[in-house]
Amino acid sequence: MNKREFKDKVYTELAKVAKAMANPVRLEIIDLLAQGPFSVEQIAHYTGQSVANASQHLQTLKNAKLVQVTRNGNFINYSLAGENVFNAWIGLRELGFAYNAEVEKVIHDFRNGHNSDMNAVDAETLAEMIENDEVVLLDVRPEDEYNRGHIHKAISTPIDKLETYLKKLSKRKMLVAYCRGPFCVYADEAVAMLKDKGYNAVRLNEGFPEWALLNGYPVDSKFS
Amino acid sequence: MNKREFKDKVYTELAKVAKAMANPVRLEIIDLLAQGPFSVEQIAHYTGQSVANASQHLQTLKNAKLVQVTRNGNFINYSLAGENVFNAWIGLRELGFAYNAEVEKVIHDFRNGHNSDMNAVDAETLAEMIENDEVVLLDVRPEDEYNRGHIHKAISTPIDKLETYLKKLSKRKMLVAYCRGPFCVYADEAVAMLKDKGYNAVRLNEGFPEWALLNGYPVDSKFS
DNA sequence: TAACTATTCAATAATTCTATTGAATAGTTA
DNA sequence: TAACTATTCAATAGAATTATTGAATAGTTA
Repeated sequence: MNKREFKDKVYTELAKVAKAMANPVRLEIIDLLAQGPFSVEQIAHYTGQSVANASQHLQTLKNAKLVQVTRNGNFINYSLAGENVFNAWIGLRELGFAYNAEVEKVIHDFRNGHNSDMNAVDAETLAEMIENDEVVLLDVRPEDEYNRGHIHKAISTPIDKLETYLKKLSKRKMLVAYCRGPFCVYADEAVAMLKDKGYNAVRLNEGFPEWALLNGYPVDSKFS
Repeated sequence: MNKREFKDKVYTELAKVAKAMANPVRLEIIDLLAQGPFSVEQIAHYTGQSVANASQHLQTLKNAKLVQVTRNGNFINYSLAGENVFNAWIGLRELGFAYNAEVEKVIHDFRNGHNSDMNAVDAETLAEMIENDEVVLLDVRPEDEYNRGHIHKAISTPIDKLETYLKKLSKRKMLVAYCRGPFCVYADEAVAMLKDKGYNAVRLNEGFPEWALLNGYPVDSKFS
């Protein structure tokens, strides 16, 4: 094997990994699987795809070793192959944020539409607020995602049942809602609704996996 | 804009960035540009592409905002758009290393062919060796890359002129060669040649940009 | 074993990507 | 201004990718 053949092989192999990430549906799947394992049907549902199409994309991700498979009864569950997959996804996401004005613009426009653009708090600030007991932290993801792991001291208030929790929340305390990540809109919806009802609410600008894996802040988890 | 439209737009924009990286030639270009700016002709030469083809790939990278352009006389120089591009590339590379056995195998096989598989040292170890003055550090990249920036205390011994430097090197000291990165083979060639002539030589398992940007170890640079 | 269920496969047409070739362009030097 | 040079553009054919549809499969439950 000469120099050129060697380089061709190495970069071709790495390009295969990049190709597996080079599709919007698959990126959304990766972002979703950062929460934990999901069945094909769940993945199809959350990403708005047909089951066959979701399955096809999952095969692509599996072949590139980005996801792994476990069986649970009738269901096949997919999850990220490891922390490096999340890291690569974050690297890509940060790159998109930094140099592609289009990405920021879309987010900005969307949040403006929800009157929540200025209502985001970063992880560091939130950590301080928790420390000082200044905040009630709301995990607005579906309950089973909360059960797998959540930010320490957060309470589960899934977005579609949030209204039933309202009476337990104080209008004097600051409420911080978080969900799956910066592109997850449950938190935006929660903030919009809470403010509408007269509560003090902001969202965390990222989500659970960033809190846990990037920042290493405390979590409550089944596994710890 | 509803939820689904918002997500589609965000993930589609990020997929564009991933698509720009999803090609072996473009990954090799990114890896090369991590050394600093190069002209189209140089890029074509180092990657073994036609000028027209290299230019086309550079347009793709430019449209995705991964590279930027400066003009210098008759030449147009391309360089990475920023540190986030390097970070994303490293994220991808580490992912390939970790889960894609094929990548490791190719590297292993190639280095075995050069009898140098076991002759690599990592950055931390090298930093200690430098500290203790146990080592002579050889930058075997082309001289102009050395001039742009190199590891502190390294001397320039470009691979194609390495033989002329031999008489100045001691057989009693350990020699460590480095080049552009883990896939750069100049360092392997240097180690093979040096050992053949009876010197003690190993390569650094990564290259200059990793040393400088990832590990933050000391460098000598035009700009610092 | 039979029925059932979640998932995968296969075929297809539309779209996108890629390397090659040779011509066109923009900027520099004389 | 004219000649020159580095780079880009345009056209093309072959290859790869994608969503859709409906059928096939493997594993589970009764």
